[in-house]
Amino acid sequence: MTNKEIARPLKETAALLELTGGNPFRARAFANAARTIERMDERLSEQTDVTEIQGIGKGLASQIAEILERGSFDVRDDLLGSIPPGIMDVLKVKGLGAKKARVLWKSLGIQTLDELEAAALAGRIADLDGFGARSQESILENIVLLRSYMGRRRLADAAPFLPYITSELEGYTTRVTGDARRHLNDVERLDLLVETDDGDIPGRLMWLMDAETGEEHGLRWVEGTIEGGMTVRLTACVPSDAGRALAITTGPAAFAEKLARTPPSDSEQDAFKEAGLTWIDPGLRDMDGAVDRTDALASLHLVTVEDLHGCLHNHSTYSDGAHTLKEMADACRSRGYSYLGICDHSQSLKVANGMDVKTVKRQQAEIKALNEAYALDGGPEFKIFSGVESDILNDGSLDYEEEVLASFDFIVASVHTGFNMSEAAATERLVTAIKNPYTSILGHPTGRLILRREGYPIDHEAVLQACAAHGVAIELNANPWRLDLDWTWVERARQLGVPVSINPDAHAIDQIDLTAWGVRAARKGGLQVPECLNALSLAEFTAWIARS
DNA sequence: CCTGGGTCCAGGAGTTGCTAATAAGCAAC
Repeated sequence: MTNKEIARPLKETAALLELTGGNPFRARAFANAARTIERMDERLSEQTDVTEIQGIGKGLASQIAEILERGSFDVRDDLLGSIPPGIMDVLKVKGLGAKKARVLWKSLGIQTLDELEAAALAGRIADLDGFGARSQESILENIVLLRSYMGRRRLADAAPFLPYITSELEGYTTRVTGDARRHLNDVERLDLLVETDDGDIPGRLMWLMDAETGEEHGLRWVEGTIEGGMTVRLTACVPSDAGRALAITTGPAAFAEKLARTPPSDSEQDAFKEAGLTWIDPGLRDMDGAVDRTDALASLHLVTVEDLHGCLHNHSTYSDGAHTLKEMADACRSRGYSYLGICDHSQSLKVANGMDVKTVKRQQAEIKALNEAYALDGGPEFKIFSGVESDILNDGSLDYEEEVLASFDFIVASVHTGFNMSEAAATERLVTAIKNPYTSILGHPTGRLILRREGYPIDHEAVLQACAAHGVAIELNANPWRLDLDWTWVERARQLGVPVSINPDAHAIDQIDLTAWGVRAARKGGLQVPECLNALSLAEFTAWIARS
């Protein structure tokens, strides 16, 4: 069980206590403990003496033990049982926290998302204390968004179900197909192709809950849910047609329709040939007009994790990271990278312990000392670059005086505040930051969180044009919650010659490996090795940041 | 619920700014 999974029920309990009008300090204690556990570098287990952690005493210790044992604890279960279940959905509406949800519940009896919507539509919310016409309107807007997220999962949250599904299908040859094989950002269900003797669905495959069957392109499927609420579709095929069936079920529709008209084949490559297409990487099949240009797409030399030499945009204990600078650097080096860009938060972002100028100097001194040690220790070539994730302030300026900005090797500029700007204002803000001569990389360009937050609206074309004009790279933030720049804009970045930097934005050692999600997204947009900033060698990257 | 001194109970809250309200809740990593 990860620390995050332990923290979740604690966090939820804090909200439940607020919602039910419990002692606010008690709620705060749960929230504090959750945050502390989330931020710890050491993973909690039954053996950990959690009472040694500041903010966790006897009570929380026994509750954490309960979570480790069964994923929940009595206090949480009792609280959950004491409220109408739909209120947890109301809490997910952006702009509504426990306090406001409680007011809605107690004064208007709102217990579900539907009731909330009805009350807002009837104009009954605007009159409540603490609410107004604007918040009533924003509730309606955010319900629409929330509904569009429901039933979907970020790919990284869906993928962990795969080992369980394949273990249930032991004895069958199975392959992941569908949206997950094409590496979409988020999926509604997981698709697997299962080879069976006769192409029919044997009874063994009917273990899915609420199973329904059907047929598509002549292939029979069974669809249902598994524990955890994940929707799964198993499509059956005979082994001699497995290649064609894989191509059809992988999709998208334009490919499926063409491939469905080809004769059976056990090879996906051959099936493509029969359809008059050249085989391409599944991720590429969503690109604009992909089905009409498979020849060109097949010739792309897509970037892989192994092509990356640098790991840029990472955090350490100098701001809100869990591991020290040296721990992060050693972890990067042991993964075979030859350079690390450390980019802790800048001074304005207090919530992430952003670095004041003194801290910056201290970090730069440590970087210098570590680099000297790395140069002498006889190990593989390795260098730490002194960077910063500078906040882009409201007016588009960076977060330090010029002399401090000049002291960094490179700068990732990102927006973390004021997400409610108009598209014109947000674009202008980014373009101003891009024009700043100290900006090297534009970080997570829209600020979106997949299935959670839309981010600020931007004119991608104008932003990419500005990057091209000012020699600024654009980040493809590899965190599976972000994947921002979205893959749909990678091709335009390539056309304009804007380097794409695949950055894990790691706040702990194991998050360095999130890079793989970014690489999948980059490949989906056709990114090739020379077009990827951190595929540059150490010498090339050194030259890149030194360019005028 | 935790901490800390009063060893049972008082007093407590990662910070700051925005939003949309007219005081306080929410969101940013």
